Amino acid sequence: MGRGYGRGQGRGHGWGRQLENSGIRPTAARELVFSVMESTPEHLSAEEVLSEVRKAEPGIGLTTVYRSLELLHRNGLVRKFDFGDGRAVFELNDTLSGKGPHQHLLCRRCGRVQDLTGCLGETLPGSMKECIDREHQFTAEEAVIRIYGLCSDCR
Amino acid sequence: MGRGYGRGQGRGHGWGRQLENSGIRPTAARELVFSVMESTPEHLSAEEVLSEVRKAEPGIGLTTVYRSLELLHRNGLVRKFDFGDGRAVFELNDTLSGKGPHQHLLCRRCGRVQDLTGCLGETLPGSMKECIDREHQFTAEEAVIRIYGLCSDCR
DNA sequence: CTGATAATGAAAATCATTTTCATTTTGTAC
DNA sequence: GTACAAAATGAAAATGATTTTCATTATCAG
Repeated sequence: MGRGYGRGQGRGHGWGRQLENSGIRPTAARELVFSVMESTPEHLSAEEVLSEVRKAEPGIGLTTVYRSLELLHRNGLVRKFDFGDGRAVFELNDTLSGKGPHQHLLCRRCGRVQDLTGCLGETLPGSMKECIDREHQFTAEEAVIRIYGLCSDCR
Repeated sequence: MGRGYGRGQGRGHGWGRQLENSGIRPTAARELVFSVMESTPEHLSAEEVLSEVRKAEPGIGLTTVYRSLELLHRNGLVRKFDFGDGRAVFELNDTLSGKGPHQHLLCRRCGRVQDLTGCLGETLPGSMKECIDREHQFTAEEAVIRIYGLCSDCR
């Protein structure tokens, strides 16, 4: 590995447990990345995660951040989005964050991204799954929705 | 410009008109790109558009295809998507294609992309716009929806 | 037809993400 | 603990889609 950095920020946060339960080998770097995701309410790009992570441990490399985020994503701990600016952003999954299912509202004028809860926020109501199944013989599992328009400041 | 290629494929298709009406200066290259989009039922990547366009006019460059697609997109003639494989794909807008509003179903196993009409296919019903406005003070204009799951062949 | 302006193509530049590979950790067996 | 095989890490190089640069060519008004 890199240089070796201590575990768990002092208090025994139990991140290792969280990762282990997801079938991820809990290394120091992964725990750091996960703890950053856990303590960030919004979405972050890989570069942003890197700079957060480096506040605790300067030795970490961008490659490892990418690999950790990808791993967390594949195991369902973080969501991964593309808001159209050519880079991926990540955020803690809705269950872990306690925010509940949500989608995103993107302002076409100022670029602000806000969470959409309620309305279309619920991911794919059962009635819709049935409709999609009936009309297209497709088993719908997850919906990713982006709604473009004007935010309260820009309209 | 490039080398100069004849107009309109023989019959006077009226592409120039279509582009002009959209405020786009109708050049030969743009008409070719637009005609390819018009005659393609599915979505195409820039490279795919290029190779289609080059069947009629080998001299066209990739840069011009990118610029034309971007222009058509900014003027609402084509939609632009990212299906998560790191490249953009384009398709004629729903009004011009006559397909009516639609979204996409993506199979997580084989990668197939199919159109979703009906159900969530309608882009943002009025009731939803109102809800989003009421709860978030956001003027919703367009929804982009991708639904992941298993297609009929893969489940 | 002529000139001013916009469009084009080729090549170089960007930029986010991935791959390669030598080195360091991890978890486990002793 | 100590030693080891397997997995993880970091730096640097590679990739690949998209953009930019710039000299050349087409377009359109007059």
